[in-house]
Amino acid sequence: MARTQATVESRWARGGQQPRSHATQDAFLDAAEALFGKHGVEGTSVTEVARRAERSIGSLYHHFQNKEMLVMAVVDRILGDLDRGIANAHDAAQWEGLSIGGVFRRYVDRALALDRARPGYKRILLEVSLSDAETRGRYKRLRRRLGEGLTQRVLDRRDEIGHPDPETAARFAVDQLNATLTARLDRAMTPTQFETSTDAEFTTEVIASVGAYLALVASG
Amino acid sequence: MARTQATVESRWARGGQQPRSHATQDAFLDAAEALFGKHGVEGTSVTEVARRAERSIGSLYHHFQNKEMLVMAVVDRILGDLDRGIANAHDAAQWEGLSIGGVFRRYVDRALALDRARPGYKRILLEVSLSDAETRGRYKRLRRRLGEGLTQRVLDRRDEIGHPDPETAARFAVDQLNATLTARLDRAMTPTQFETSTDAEFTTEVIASVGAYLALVASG
DNA sequence: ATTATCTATAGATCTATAGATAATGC
DNA sequence: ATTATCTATAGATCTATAGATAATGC
Repeated sequence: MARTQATVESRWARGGQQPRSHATQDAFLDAAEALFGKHGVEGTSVTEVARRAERSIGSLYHHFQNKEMLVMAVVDRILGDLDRGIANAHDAAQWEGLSIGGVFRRYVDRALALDRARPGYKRILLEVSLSDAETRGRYKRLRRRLGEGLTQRVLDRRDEIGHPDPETAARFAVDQLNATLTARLDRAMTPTQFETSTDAEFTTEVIASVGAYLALVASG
Repeated sequence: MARTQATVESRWARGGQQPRSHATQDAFLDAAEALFGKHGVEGTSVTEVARRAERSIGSLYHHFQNKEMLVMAVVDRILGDLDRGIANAHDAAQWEGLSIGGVFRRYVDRALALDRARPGYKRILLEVSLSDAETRGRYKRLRRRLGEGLTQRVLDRRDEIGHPDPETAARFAVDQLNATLTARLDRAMTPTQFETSTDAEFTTEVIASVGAYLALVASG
């Protein structure tokens, strides 16, 4: 998922007439996203954002009415990109030929890759969600869609599931997988049984674990 | 779990000679905890803390060297209380006569009650954990001990589990329960299948759900 | 005499703006 | 002529301290 070009004339950013506006707004958004992700939104001053973007503070305020608009523009770009990523993943063709294990593996790989490519995006969304109901709602719907999509792809392969109620088993497996991923990505916090060092090890373990749960159901 | 009296002469707070120091330090800690939990640590000024504590800013700085010491004193009090709560829960006698379902119910009830009694404590621990490794470590160990304790109590009743590998089943059930609880308590965020309104409804549903998973294993 | 509290404020940010200067496009 | 950028700074915080005043305990 690549960062999008700033939508000039958006709800948050001033509409720019000259092409260099694009570059400048992107520079501000990139700088802001990096700093917000590392030190939090409240922990980052607009002066620091301008310095990192190698632009002046005056220029920042030319493009964004105030700090809040800058924050919302950053959030909007992240959510938009996630949105497109999920819509893209919904295309069933992408998952063809994969077993349930393969589906999980690709899902986990992508989640980890996203986290590496965009460090701190979760922190930003969580912090802003605390005070902004709209962001909270959008982020929530997005996560729900993600979970439902994965469940659907598992159920597309329900013959691999031995359980009398494959719907329930699939939902549990997906919930469990997401919870474990969240725990891993929330880094700092939740202690789980999956605190191994490398991503590769983690992926192997979590797939094996969820796989065992499903196999366990299949052979139960 | 009641709030502890401030440990006068602690690592964070100045040692008080007069009894009124106790009351004042507690007033500051109570005010700080309430405000930090509601608006975040960075989102709360020491002036606001003093105002809420109905004390002067000068008095605050008489007791705490700087804002960071106040923050750490708040964190320390929360972690200490949680620590005692968990140590207390480890006493097996408290859980005697309960089935696995009963154990889960009491566990969930307590977790929900704690969250109501001390709103915002998680937010404080999470925010401070982001920048302070010691807090992060202490909070993590605490959560691990909590999970292991619950797993142990489930395994004390392993004859209720039909699964060939009760250890695995118990760990999965506990992880699942904790993940669901976290989702519920993190409020804002994670969408799950358990987004019902009242605590009573939630408790019933989550117990039924984990119960079904275990029964499912037992009857599988 | 010592400890605790208060008022007032210094000094360091941080957000936001004013106004001058530079670049762009008709 | 319009748009974008920069420098400089006003004005609003916010943390922390100085120094005066009040309460406490030997």
